Amino acid sequence: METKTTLPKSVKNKKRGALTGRQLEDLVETFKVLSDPTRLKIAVTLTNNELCVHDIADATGISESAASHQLRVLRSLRLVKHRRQGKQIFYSLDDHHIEKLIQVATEHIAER
Amino acid sequence: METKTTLPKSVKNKKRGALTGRQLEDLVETFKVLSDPTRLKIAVTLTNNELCVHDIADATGISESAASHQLRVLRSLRLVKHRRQGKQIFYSLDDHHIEKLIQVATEHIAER
DNA sequence: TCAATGTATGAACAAGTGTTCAGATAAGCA
DNA sequence: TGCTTATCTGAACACTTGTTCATACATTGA
Repeated sequence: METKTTLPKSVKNKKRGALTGRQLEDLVETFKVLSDPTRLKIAVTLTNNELCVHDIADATGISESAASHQLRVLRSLRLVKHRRQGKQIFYSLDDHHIEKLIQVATEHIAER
Repeated sequence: METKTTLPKSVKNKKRGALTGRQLEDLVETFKVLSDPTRLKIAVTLTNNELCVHDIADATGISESAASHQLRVLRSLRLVKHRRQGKQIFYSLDDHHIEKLIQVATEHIAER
């Protein structure tokens, strides 16, 4: 991304769309977290389900290590929450917007 | 993404979530196209606007070449449509779901 | 047809990202 | 305390991706 003028970002971002740089970054991060097949599988799997890492790995067909890595990403962006019960940690969706995003995107691919 | 069993994908994907492999790929692609700052800027800029490449580049602060490259990506996924008028080509959003996705994601980042 | 403008394209590079593998914690139980 | 199970973590690797630069194509008007 290269600038063509000497305008500071704060000015240019207000030209259209009314999105601050911070908002744009956060939006990008939100879409990015769902743009990986492993993470999306996990998100879909956790819709209406509370599962431990082993079950998540089993249900999605990925290794437990890979699942753990991606769950940390999902956790850091507050897409999933976790609850420890003994040795196990149960994960579930932490935001109804996630299901909504998946739903709208599903409608999109169905209609195009 | 590695398998841990000998189950074919078609079986494993039906365990939970009821998403086919094709649907998952399309969903991933949809989120991925919005997970790049340049493309997201363009999408936001084109909300309620029909603009030519030069204006898109100007409004988003990216080079015309970069804009053109990304517009092709957006076009290939049917997120934008184009209309030629003389030497200029005007782009606009081709799917109301895109605005909806941006809206829901914006709500998400505002509440977390 | 030639020049000028608007847009598209290909190659190459830099940067980012997800997986695997090995090993490290953490909790429960004998 | 040890042992086992469940999960996490770091490093390394292969792979993907977006940008830039130079160039090509397309349309219009002289």
